[in-house]
Amino acid sequence: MAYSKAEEFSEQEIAMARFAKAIAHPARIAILKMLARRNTCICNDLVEALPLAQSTVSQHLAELKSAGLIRGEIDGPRVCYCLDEKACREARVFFDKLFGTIKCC
Amino acid sequence: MAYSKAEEFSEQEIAMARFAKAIAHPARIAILKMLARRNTCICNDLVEALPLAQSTVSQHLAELKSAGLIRGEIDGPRVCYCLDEKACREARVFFDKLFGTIKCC
DNA sequence: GATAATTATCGTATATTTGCGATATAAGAT
DNA sequence: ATCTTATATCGCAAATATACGATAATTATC
Repeated sequence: MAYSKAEEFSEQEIAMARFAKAIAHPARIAILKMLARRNTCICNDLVEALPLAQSTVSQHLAELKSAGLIRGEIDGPRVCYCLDEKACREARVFFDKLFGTIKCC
Repeated sequence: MAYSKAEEFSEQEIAMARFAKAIAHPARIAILKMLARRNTCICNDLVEALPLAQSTVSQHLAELKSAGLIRGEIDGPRVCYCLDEKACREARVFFDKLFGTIKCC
């Protein structure tokens, strides 16, 4: 968030911006969609499904993880990712609240 | 979206990432919240309410506008901003769909 | 017509994001 | 022990984002 003054805003605004930033890229949305579709976790499948290098996908996964939206569990030589139910619900509530009461001039 | 490969993703993913990016900053969330609270539009009030320079607020407003989430109407020497109902509803549907069906492993 | 108020834009500095290849790390298979 | 596979991390280059002050542009007001 380049040179940002995030400290000056409310906790809620900062938390919400963090979630939004995490999903502010088509690749990360594609990842979340794939994880939502299958309840069983995947891993290398994501790399094959996305038009990006392995290292880039790994970076996107790390960002989603650091935002708390997904979790990764080591399973032998691979890693299984899945949505973090609690965080996703929290994000949904945030967005609902923001866009829920719309009144235009 | 720095050096991005956005073209390779679906229209829906790109559109959703655009909305997410627009709200991926505490200041822009604060702006949307203020606009949602009052159905009458505001303008210079935003500058006074935010801990940012006038030019910076103007930039944030331009970003929200280019994402389609708000509209600005010139009213004499000032500009009144308000939420774009249609776009906000669309954004809400996107987020609901993404986080609606959560199944964890 | 000059002045004040409001907003947008320009220029610039700094930080972050995105992407990739190369390399490290870890675990299973031969 | 070596090789293969899967994943993460490092280092780099290029593009964006954030913020500000200075300045333009617009409109009321005097």
